[in-house]
Amino acid sequence: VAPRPPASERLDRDQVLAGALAIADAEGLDAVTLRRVAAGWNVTPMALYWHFKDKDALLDALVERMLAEIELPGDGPLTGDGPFSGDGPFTGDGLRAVLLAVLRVLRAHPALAAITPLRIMRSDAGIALSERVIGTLRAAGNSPVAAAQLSVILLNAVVGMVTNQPGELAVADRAERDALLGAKRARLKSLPPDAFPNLTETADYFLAVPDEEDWYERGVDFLVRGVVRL
Amino acid sequence: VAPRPPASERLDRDQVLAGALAIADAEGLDAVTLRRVAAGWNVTPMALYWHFKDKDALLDALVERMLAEIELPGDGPLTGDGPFSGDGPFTGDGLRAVLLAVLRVLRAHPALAAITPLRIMRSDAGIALSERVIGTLRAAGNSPVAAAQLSVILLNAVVGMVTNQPGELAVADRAERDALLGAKRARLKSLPPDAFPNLTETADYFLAVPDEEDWYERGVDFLVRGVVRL
DNA sequence: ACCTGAACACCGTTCAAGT
DNA sequence: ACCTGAACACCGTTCAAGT
Repeated sequence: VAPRPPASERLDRDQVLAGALAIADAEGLDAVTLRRVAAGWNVTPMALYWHFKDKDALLDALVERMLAEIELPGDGPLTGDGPFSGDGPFTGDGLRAVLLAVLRVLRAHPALAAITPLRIMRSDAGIALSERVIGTLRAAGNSPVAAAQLSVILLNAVVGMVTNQPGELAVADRAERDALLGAKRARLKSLPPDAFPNLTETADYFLAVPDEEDWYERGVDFLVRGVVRL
Repeated sequence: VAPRPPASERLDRDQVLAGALAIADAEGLDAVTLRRVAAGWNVTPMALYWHFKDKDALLDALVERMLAEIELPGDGPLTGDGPFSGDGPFTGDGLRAVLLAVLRVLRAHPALAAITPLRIMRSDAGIALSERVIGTLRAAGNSPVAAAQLSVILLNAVVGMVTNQPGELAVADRAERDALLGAKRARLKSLPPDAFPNLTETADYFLAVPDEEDWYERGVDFLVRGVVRL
């Protein structure tokens, strides 16, 4: 997937990240090893240590790169519950738009989504995102403590919608994904309906999502509903 | 931490799990290696392969053991929104009680919490828990699809409350936990207040939680609030 | 049935050395 | 400044062999 230029050229930090991102998207996070990333540029693994302190720093940069793709709404003209609109009734439209913008890029990089929550505050893009979410929550009438906590919960929740989306299994590659799904299906299908009436009724929804857009719409609706005060 | 009996005795599957759980609780999930677990019983790493298919199966069993500790309320006398109380108004008290019961054991094993969401359906205890949560959500008037999805979101959210609890960093051990927290503090404290008014106002809440009980109460309140229909 | 020994194919990381 | 070579200390896992 990654291009292999001659080793004569110098290593470019951004290109390295782009290559690592491609590997993560295509084969999952486990495939992102220093040796593998280095091989994409015909370079030894130790070459990476000049550009990144260690593997953790590379993953931080990877998440930063992803979060930077987010196009926060209202950075242009202010609409809905903007960051500075303390006045007016809180409808949740502003928050909804922000969460949907985050989901757009998380869904494009499900493997990276899994390692984002702990890394949000380690990047400029993540900090800008948090500032925005907290602002929206403050505008909704939440105290500083409450707004801070809710921002953590909300961002964790949208990440979870991606990483826990039934049938997705963003962590593994195709082969073991099918194996894991098969085992899950076998287990759920073997449950006695009298002991597990609710789970047998909904078993299919844990194996695959009937409509992806419904999945994300309903999830965001739930989250926004919890924030809106009446 | 784990006792070291003479190698003369046979390996007991439950004891192995108890030892692994102790390691995870004390030093984090990274410390749980097959070599380390085996060393606790003066046995070679390969001995574990007779008791567990592979490391993933051991982790599954570990999560199962933890989830089995959950004491679901109303398994005795039915109170609140029990699993079979389709009648009566939904107050959310039943759901709240279940989530708090889950949080009680997750908080005791924060390192394991991180790997639970994907493994819930691989254990009897996790399946029983899901059945219960789905039932409560169905009783609240949700459709089968909605109930299934909300159960995933809710369980993921309570896990996130533990793993993302500011100042906790359940993943790492003490030494690097302090290092990571220090870096986070330095970054947040250096933010210009005019560009990040909301984040600078709440920076302290991202470094440590003022009151742990408040943290979990508020989180559960938020989740239950999203479920309750008016 | 239950465990060991030896080996394999990987990891991330350090450190001196090259250019 | 930027990268290599060689080595270290780990991983999970396989497989034949022991008792």
